[in-house]
Amino acid sequence: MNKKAANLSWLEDLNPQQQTAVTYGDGPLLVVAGAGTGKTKTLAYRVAYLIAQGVNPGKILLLTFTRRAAQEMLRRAAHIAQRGSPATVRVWGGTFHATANRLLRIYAKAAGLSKDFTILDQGDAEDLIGLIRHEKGLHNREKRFPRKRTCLAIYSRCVNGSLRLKDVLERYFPWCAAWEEELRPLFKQYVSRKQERNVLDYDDLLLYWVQLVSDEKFANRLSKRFDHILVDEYQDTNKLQAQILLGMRYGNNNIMVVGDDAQSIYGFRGATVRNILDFPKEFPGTSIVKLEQNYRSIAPVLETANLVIAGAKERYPKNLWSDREEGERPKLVTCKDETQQNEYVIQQILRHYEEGIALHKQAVLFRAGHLSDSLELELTRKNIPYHKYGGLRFLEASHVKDLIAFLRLAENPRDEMAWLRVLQLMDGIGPGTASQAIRHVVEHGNSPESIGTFNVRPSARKQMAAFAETVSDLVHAGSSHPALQIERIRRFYDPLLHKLYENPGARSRDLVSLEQIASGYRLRRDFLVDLQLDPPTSTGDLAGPPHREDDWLVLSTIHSAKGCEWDVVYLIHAADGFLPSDMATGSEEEIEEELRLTYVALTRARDFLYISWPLRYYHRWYAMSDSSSYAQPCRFFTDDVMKSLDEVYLEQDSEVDRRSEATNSRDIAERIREMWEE
DNA sequence: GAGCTCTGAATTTTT
DNA sequence: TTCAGAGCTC
Repeated sequence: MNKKAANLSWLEDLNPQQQTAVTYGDGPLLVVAGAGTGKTKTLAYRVAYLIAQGVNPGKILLLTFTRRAAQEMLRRAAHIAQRGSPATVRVWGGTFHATANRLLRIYAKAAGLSKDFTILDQGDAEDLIGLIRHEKGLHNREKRFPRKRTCLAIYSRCVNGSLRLKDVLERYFPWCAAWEEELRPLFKQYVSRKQERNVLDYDDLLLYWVQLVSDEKFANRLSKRFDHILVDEYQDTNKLQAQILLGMRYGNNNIMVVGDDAQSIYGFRGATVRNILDFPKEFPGTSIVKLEQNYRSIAPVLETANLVIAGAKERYPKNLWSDREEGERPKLVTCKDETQQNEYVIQQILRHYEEGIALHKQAVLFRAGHLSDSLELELTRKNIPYHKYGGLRFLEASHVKDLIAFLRLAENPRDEMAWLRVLQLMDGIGPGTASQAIRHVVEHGNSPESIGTFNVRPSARKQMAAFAETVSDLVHAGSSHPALQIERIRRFYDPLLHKLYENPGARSRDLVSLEQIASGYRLRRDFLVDLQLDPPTSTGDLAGPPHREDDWLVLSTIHSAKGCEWDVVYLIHAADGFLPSDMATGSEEEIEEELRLTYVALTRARDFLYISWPLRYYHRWYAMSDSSSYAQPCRFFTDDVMKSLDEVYLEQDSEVDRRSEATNSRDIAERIREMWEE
């Protein structure tokens, strides 16, 4: 490669290590990048550099953890070298799953799939496995058979970890080990059922991809399709994904993976730190570059984070440092209870806001989605706008799933789960009749319109006719705008919605949002795929057309905060049992992962870090009215860590604080709007 | 076979 | 509290 210095002056923006990574020649490269060391920047520059060197952008594959991350990097890459901007559009960027989807539709035939396959999300996959579990009579044994969720989790572990059922049971689900003989045929049938029905679950997307590249001829062909492969967040990939990469690099070993073993937090999904630790072995001739200068956090924050991660066992030794010496030490705030924690956090948010830090530069982080419930109530009450990332998903709401199911059966008439769901919405149709109806459709060559000739009991006839008409319209509208199709579905579905659910108003509004999202798509298939593989990630994605005056506070699970940074970070509920979560302290490995999770949370902060925990928890459910218990501090804050923190004890709440806070927060939304008035 | 009522159990992170 | 599933009635 010849370096045309004149065109590459932007390389000077990088430190020497980053430069080495960006301008690296051919062959495998592992970049071990600590938190905040400019990982995104490095990847973006690498893309720009490759394009500047004449690499065909359409032959670059950038695999990231979310679509958002890919878009962000490509946007930056486009900015770096102006002439690169139109070209980056052609770069293949996205998640493993989304890329699998694209490739599998192109090579459907070779993969033994039909191009119009639909995708089962986790809920559908669980339901399908539950259905088969039921059909096999596994549900009424004297000893309880694992629930459908557990069944799918076991299955998924086997697939993602490339592990044998026996080992998975012994290692991760010992209480289900007695059921091995029943589970195996259950899984076998689950697999053939999906194939019959032309549907893929999340794991299948990876599995079929692996199968594709395990064929020498195909591995060769796919290797040629991409000149360079770049992988972000490599510490959170699983065995299957590592196998995919090996296959994709069959005849070309230009691959760059970037990751931080200290930030591996997706073990529950089969991700393994081994991928990053073993990368040099898997790809002989690997060079390793370490990025150790943290540009994000002030030194005191980094010190605390370093002390926390020092408790981890196996890792690439790294020495993160920052030259941002100034700044406050992180605070560990002990609150009386959750209410006081909310008050404290809101008070600080408003104070920083008054001092000029916009709301969207501040984030509240927590371990589990529901841990922000009471804070959300307070924020709403005080008119402080926020967007929440992670936690309960829009798509998991039953009315949204209902509506999507209509689109899915129109797209893929063999999609059994979609039919089952939609048919049972109608009065007088339960699991039995629904199954018969599906059989009827199968017998008529899977023609969706044949549902019109299915005979139902008199009481259900009228609705069934209206349903058949809807399906027929959808089939004929195949290539029309998906938003129009949703409108058609809603004509049939809205009355049902009002009958079926408690709060039809709010649910109906969700469907309007869905229609709005759909209006950004031309093809039904693309809309469906994006919805399932890159779903809206925050409550803000659904708020309809964006308002330019919006500034909002960020609430996020720690998992969803990965890769992000904020000026001020509040880590709430840092009490043992919540962080680490009680659900994840069964094994040494799990606890290690919780430790890394804590590390991820702390390293999101640029300038200010507040860690808080309530002393007293009132048990909101299952217990008597005034039952409460005392919390223990998070076990990862050892004595050493404590020395790096400023401790604050809030014994009792003061009226004064409350009042001043009330004034502060008065219509903050209004003031934010005013900022845009001329 | 649909759909209601009662009981008992669980409760994280996400593609 | 909420949800899934079992069992009962129409």
